[in-house]
Amino acid sequence: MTPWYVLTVPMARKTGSHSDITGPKVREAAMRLFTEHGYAAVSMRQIAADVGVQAGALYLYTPNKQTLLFTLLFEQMQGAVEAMKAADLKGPPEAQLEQFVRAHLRFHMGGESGSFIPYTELRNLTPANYEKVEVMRRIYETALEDIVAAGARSGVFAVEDSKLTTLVLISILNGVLAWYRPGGRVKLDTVEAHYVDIIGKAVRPARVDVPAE
Amino acid sequence: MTPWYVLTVPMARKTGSHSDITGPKVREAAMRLFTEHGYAAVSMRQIAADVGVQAGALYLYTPNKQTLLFTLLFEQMQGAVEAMKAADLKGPPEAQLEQFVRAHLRFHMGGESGSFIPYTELRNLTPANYEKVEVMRRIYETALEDIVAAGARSGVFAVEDSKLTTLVLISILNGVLAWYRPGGRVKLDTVEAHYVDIIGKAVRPARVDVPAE
DNA sequence: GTCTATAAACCGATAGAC
DNA sequence: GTCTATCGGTTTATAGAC
Repeated sequence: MTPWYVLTVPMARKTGSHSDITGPKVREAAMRLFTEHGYAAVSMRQIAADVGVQAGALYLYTPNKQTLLFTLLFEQMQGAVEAMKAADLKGPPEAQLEQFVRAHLRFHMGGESGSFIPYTELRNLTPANYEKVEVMRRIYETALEDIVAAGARSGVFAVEDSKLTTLVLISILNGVLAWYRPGGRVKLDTVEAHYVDIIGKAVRPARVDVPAE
Repeated sequence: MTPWYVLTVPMARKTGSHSDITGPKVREAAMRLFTEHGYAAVSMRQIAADVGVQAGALYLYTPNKQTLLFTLLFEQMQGAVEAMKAADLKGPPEAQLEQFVRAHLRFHMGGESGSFIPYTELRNLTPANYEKVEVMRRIYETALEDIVAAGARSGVFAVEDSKLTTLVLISILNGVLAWYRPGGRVKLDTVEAHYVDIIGKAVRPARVDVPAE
């Protein structure tokens, strides 16, 4: 402890003091690196190097690596739910489905950099953290399932098992990650149109060669 | 070197000597663990524990961890190409596409345990190994692209960009991994029928309300 | 707020006994 | 063919200087 008679004056900070800017940078770097290489393959040192600080400094912004992943995944899922609610789906099931597809793709692929951690990273969460994210995921997918079920009831969709179809549709939508890269040769609008078309046709009844009635 | 006068007799092997059985077990364990947790998250010690040997013993069956992943991915891709060729696709594009979908799903999901390492693990290969697997992948996907292109030419498929559509179809097919578990409540036959239906409708022209001609 | 240094655990891979 | 023991390197996370 410094004795009272030793005058202490505010020192010029030797190294940068950038709490407000470093925090977001840590999250952006982690999101990008986790997405690209996977949680297990990325070290805290790599994240730190990407941000431009030493590894120890990261622990001012997250208590540990696991919490960093959890926070990113939870807020991503939360954001998807909010985007879906903000889309304010209305109209017949066919229209609602199209709005859902567009909202999903725009939220998940809209960022300029890889701004979407794939669902497969959920396996790296502790059981307790997984459960919390799962709650949000259930809310999100139930919204889609409701649309599918409504369309199945009214007959505009040819769907036997709404739950199964919903899982398939989600997997199709997330499959975009396997080939689409923001800023690549294919524009987001094209992707959107493509998936609205494909998913629309997938749930609607097959073309009938002999017109009924 | 042992001198000629020292008699050597075949010794009773103290510990198990199971080269013929341990080899496959190592590959099965690695395949299952890589699929479930991802390459980077699985240690050689975990694989060894799953097989029932000590970590050092694994190196009798693979020179290193990277080669283990490479071998599994390369042979998987090779198997897919062979299964596709064995399917002997024939008939009009619509029929060929259905055969391709069925062959793909049966090959990749047919095993009783998780017998399909997802394509995302390709990112864990060294560049040299990646290139070798990529050669096989290109052969496989080109076969699908040929079918799509033929259907587009003849007009039975409503496809603008055959290359793009092929990527989307592959991602849809591989998306099965995201929700389907062999031995679960959904039977493989159901999955097959579902995807034949969805993919067929996705590439065919949309339903026309006013019959042409 | 960031750095350096370090603790404790774990990693891939090898050597040598049996 | 397998085990035990171990090397050298890396990991997450913390302590303390500045």
